[in-house]
Formats: sequence, structure tokens, C-alpha cells
Amino acid sequence: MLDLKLIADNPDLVKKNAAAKNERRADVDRICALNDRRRKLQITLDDCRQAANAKSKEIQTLAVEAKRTGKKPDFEKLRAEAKSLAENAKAIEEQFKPIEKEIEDLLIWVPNIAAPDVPVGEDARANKTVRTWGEPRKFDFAPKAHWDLGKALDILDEERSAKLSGSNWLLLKGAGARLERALINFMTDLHITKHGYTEIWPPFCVNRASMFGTGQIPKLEEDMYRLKDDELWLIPTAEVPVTNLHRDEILSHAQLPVCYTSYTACFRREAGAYGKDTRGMVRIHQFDKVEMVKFAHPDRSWPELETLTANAEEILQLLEIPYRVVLLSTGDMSFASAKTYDLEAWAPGVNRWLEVSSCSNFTDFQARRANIRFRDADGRVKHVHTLNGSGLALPRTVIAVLENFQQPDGSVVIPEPLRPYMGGMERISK
RNA sequence: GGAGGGGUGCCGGAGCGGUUGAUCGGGCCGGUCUUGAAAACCGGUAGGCGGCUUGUCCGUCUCGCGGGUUCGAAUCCCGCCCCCUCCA
Repeated sequence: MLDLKLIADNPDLVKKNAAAKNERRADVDRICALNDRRRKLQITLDDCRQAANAKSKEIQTLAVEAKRTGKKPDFEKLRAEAKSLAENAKAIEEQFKPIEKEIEDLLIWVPNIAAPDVPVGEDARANKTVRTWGEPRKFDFAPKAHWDLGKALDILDEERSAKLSGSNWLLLKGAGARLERALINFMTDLHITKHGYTEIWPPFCVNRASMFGTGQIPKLEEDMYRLKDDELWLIPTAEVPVTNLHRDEILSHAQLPVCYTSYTACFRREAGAYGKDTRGMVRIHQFDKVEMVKFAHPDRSWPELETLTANAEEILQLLEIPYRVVLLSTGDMSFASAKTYDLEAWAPGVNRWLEVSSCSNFTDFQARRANIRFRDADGRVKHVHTLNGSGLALPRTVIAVLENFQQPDGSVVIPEPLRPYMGGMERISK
């Protein structure tokens, strides 16, 4: 959510930004008009309340006086006057409230302002690759897709996951399941020991306020799994519970940045993606992810985004998986983000770059929405900046491992850093 | 699911319908004292919105959330949420 003052003061900037983000629901003009009315009405309302309060206080004073002296002022008349004043204030309030509500409702549809260095463009074609790391390996055989490798190695069972749940659900087996678990532990350990994050094990279901706080509701509601009987949602990412950890709190500037890492399963309906990536584990309804979340001082959030991205990149580097870092354009980035880097791992089997991480600075957008603030050194209370990034999303990293390290005989060599997490296993073979 | 008890400021904990945005204690910050520290003492210590004369300013709202009663609600009434105890 943007600052109402910022919108009122810079309507053109906000409009231009909304257009660049393809967000047609943002009604800036109406917000500004309503805000003018709200301010004028508030002056009237406050005056009316003041008059009513003063009259009430008058009665109070006289009542105390009367008790002391035994004199009986004309309370009936005073009460009538006070009542009329109170009713008057109430009437103004009836006008005021719906305006405030409508502003709130409209504000929700205004996207965050993209950082100045974000390329402006309609869609992914305007994205900018800022760097690449590693050389895609040359194969002297045709590299197989992970679903073929997985099936042949008996570590991925697509038939049975379909039997259990339908299409695009994941069932790993044996060394495949262990590889998944090894990656989770390897990544988490790196973030907590080397990168200074504190590990969080959150609930995988959250309430409405939490989903709203990070922006999944209302905009992405149709992509969320909802438990209607309990008014809970399955989390689509650890970002939701972990960012909401400090909802409605005021942190101290001294404790910033607060850095958390959290493994969770992530649940997405992938509505609108039917027929896309139906094979294998590129796009599934439940996937594992190790997430990094930061609460940063506004003056420090941009360098924090760079280190966050570097922390995610290090995983790929240690695993020796070639990747590229893509700066998303205004048209491709998310509603709440001010700047996003995607990390795309090379997957030779499916012959594609796969998004394994998305690292974003949300500036004060989520913080305002979720009411996450801090007291600065000058004593003033301000909104923090929130950031998050995957470090990394699991199934696609598994794809990258399988496809990059496959051998002519169909076996897969396990990257060095994962071996301690797999009981010393060096290779997955039939 | 049933029966009770409870949600108050950074924390603990008061609060007969009326100078209570809130007693008190602790913490924290500042000061006095001290060579320094502790102790003691003194002072300060919520956020939102709005206004202009931008101030150690004024007004207004906020005691889990939403309604209601009343001139006036932290306090009374109704609904909801959350926590605790006992029962199933």
C-alpha cells in the first residue's frame, strides 16, 4: 500500500507507474478526490466532536459542583443541547466513514512504485539480464529431461502422484526424496551459519490478516488454497508468515536489519496456468522453498537487496549450476515489488532457464499494509522496508541438479556440497 | 463441542459511567550526586488522522475487533476474534 500523501502529492507519478505495471484497477483520480473530501469533512467532524465534548464536560463540571453545593442547574436543557451536538457529530461521522472506507478499498489496488533503475516495458521481453555465471555444460549425448531421468532412476513417480492428488503434484522416492531434503538442509545451514539469518519454522496456514499484509489478498486470491471452514489459507510462500511475524509491531532501529530464513512447503493453485508445464516438476501445486526475509532500515534496503541476491546466488555457485540474474521490467515484476531480480538456473534437459529465485525489495509497501514500523535514531516512527528472496525454490533446483549432472548412463552425480547431507552418496544410479 | 476466567501502554498490573490516554511498579532514556559505577533522588517515556500560527502547538480518534445504550464508556449491553483453566 502506498502512502496516501504520496499519491495526493504525486498523482501523475503514481498513474504513470501503475500504467507501466499494467495495473488498470488503480484509480488515482478518485483517490485524490475522495481524499480532498475526507480532509474537509474531518475538519468539520473534529469541530463537531469538540463542541459535543465541551458540552459534555460542562455537564460534568456542573454535576460535581451541584453535589458540593446542593444547587440544581437545569440539566434537562443542557442534556438536550448535548444530545443535539452529539447527534450532529454522529451525522457527520456517517458521511465520513464510507469515504474513508472507499479510500482504503481503492488504495489496495495501487501498485508499489518501481525503482528508477527498473526497465520500463510491457512484459518479460523488457527484462534485462544483468549477469550470468558459469558455462552451460557441453554434452556429448542428448541430455534428458528430468522426468525421464527421474522415472528411469525410480526417484520420481508421476503416475502415483496423479493417482493421489491429480496432475502437477510431486512424489519423490528414495534418493530423489533424500536429495530434496539434502538441499533444504544445505541451503538453510548456509544461510544461518554463513549469511547471518535466523531460522524460522512457521505455521503453513495463516489467517486473512496475514495474507492481506503481504499482498496475496485480494489481488492473487484465486491462486491461493483456502480452507473455507476455518478461514485459513495454505501459504504460497514463507514470505507470508515470516513477514507477518512483525505485523503491527514497532521495532528498534538498533535491531535492523532483521534477517530470517525459513523452509516451508508452498502451495499454489496455479490458476490460469493450466496446460502450462504439465510434465515434470517445473510447475507444481506444492513445492519446497527456503526463503530469506529481511526487515531493513529504509536507508539501507537497496544494498540489502544486493546481498540478499548474492546469498541466493551463492547456493547455485556452490552447486556449480550455471545461472543468470535477470532484472525484471515494470510489466513483469510483481504488484508489491519496487525492484526484483530473478535467478534463472540453466536446465539442459528441458533446454530452458528456470526461475529458481525471485529477490525483491518491497520498500515500505508491505510494511505499510502490514503496519510494520521501527523507531529511528531520531525517535520518529517510520515504516521498515521489507525484502525477500528464495534461497532457493526446491523442485526447480532439483531439476537443475538432475539435468546438469546427468551422465551418459543415466545416472546423476551428486554435487559435492550435498554429499554430507546424503550420507556420503556420490551418485544416484539405478 | 460444553462450562468458567481473561485480553489495558515496552513489560507487569490497577481502574464506584464523569478533569483517565489512563493510578502504581518495573524497564528504558535524560539529569542531579560520584574519581567512576551502583544506590538514591528528579524529570521524560504510545500511535493514527486533521489543522495552522510547524509548536516542549491545537483538535480528534484509539484500552482485542465491530456495533449499541448515554450528554458522557476502558468501565454497562450485544456480536465476533484470541488466550488460559476445567469437562467431553
